[in-house]
Amino acid sequence: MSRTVKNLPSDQRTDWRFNLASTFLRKLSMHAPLTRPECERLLSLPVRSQRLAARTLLAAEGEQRQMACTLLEGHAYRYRTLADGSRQILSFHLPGDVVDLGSTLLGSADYGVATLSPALVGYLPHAAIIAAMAEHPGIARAFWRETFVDASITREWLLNVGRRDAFARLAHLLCETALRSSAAGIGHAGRFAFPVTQTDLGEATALTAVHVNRTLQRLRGDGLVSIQGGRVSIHDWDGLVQAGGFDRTYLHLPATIAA
Amino acid sequence: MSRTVKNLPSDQRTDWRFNLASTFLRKLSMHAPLTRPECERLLSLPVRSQRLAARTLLAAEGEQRQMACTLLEGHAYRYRTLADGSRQILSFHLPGDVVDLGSTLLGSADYGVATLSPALVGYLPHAAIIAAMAEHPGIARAFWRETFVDASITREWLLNVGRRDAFARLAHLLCETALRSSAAGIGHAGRFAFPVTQTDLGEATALTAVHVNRTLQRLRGDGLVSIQGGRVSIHDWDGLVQAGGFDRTYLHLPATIAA
DNA sequence: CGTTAACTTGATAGCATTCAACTAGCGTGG
DNA sequence: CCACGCTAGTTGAATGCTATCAAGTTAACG
Repeated sequence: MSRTVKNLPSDQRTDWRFNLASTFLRKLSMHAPLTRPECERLLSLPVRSQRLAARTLLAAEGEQRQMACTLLEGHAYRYRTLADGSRQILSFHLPGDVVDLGSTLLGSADYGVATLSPALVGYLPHAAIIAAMAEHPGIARAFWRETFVDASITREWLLNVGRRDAFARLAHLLCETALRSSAAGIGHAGRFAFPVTQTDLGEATALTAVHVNRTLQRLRGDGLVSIQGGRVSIHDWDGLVQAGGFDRTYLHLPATIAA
Repeated sequence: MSRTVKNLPSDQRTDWRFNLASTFLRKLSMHAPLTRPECERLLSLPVRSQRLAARTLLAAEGEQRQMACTLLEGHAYRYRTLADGSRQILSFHLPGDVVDLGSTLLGSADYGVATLSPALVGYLPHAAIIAAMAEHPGIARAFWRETFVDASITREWLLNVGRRDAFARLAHLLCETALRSSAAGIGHAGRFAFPVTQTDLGEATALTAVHVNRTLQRLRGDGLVSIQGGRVSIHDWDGLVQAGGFDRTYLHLPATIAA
């Protein structure tokens, strides 16, 4: 894939476009490799990029959009807010993820998206995505597949919140994030960035920040994981997997990806 | 659409193929109408149909499949089971739904699917779906859109289980099912079939059957809804919507669909 | 009319919430 | 340079929503 980038006209080999290849393209081609023309077609999309500060709103709940947004650097999350002010975080996002692909066909995302850390994002016009998919079946399949994996992760979260207790719930979330970080090419050997507060973890797992705090202490006390300064350190991967009842199948990652 | 069916060669106008048009095609073309050739292409898919009894396994968790399965009659649900035996129902399905579309690209569904009632299902070979999508961009978009809506509903369930109490959770589920039943062309005017036990409702909402029972009594006592013999009667739609904090946006239904 | 699944009801228990206060870290500005 | 203020994290006590346990009732069905 890096070869593809090197072969691009030099005026396109800008920083963020290289980034587009190493995140967005990397992820789309992870399962079924894209052909050379498909890669080039994707890299020539009229993408505009933007740097955003941490804790910045990327898309408001229900907002109409003309472009989908892909993360090139940094972390983000999707959320929904209830009338009483309570929030549910629906997913966390890493570089390579298209955070609101659904807006391409639905017009708007029915959730909000915000950054966790300073981030670099790329905007992909809906029309350009649809055109690229119509021209290249491989591109269409790659996007569709991403959509399925995204849905699969959401179902796992539903299972997590519905059926696991606080301890298993947090362990599971950390297992998932470890593997996905590894697949995204960030983090290594049981240590990765995850710039969330305990309040965020609570909003993601449907627990209060207070209870997250106590449970995190127990996870650390049991020698499984610790979180400090927005970084997760996994001390006992097998133990964490067992504590969370974690089975990576639902992530649909290549077998070569390890924590 | 019914016109399309009438124009088919008479040897194809079998019972279940007519059914395919009035459920599957109806749903796929609900948002953006499919062209005549697209409809005919879909109706000429090599579909095989099968009648199943209530409470029959349609696909086991993780099972490899060569075909996707669409509901033509009856109700079904997706679920996941945990090691300790507890189950989470991930979604309920009505006629027209493709219950395991994701298996088309992922090879297997990471959840199980079973019928709630006697059902008629149609099997769509993965290869045929992919071929039809490659030939007709409109078909590709219709399937992709279905995938987004399905994911949107799952996110709403995550929000439901994560943030709403038992009362609101059940109210919300019933609102959703009422609208979707109406969109599927079954049920009318606040009365529709929903052949679930209270145990099922508990597995869907992450509550125990006992608590579902008490909460259902309260919903009936408040004059909002009642369930009897696998049928839901809505007595106060506005009240139910308010109780569930229900906002239909996430279902992405045409405005013409009403409860 | 016997058997089983679904539903109902009451009492008790527990995981997580809520409320409240306190500590630590960090950037800002006087 | 340190006070100030704000956010994140921590700890303790009390409350509560829902689970669990147990038993009884109704409904469905052969």
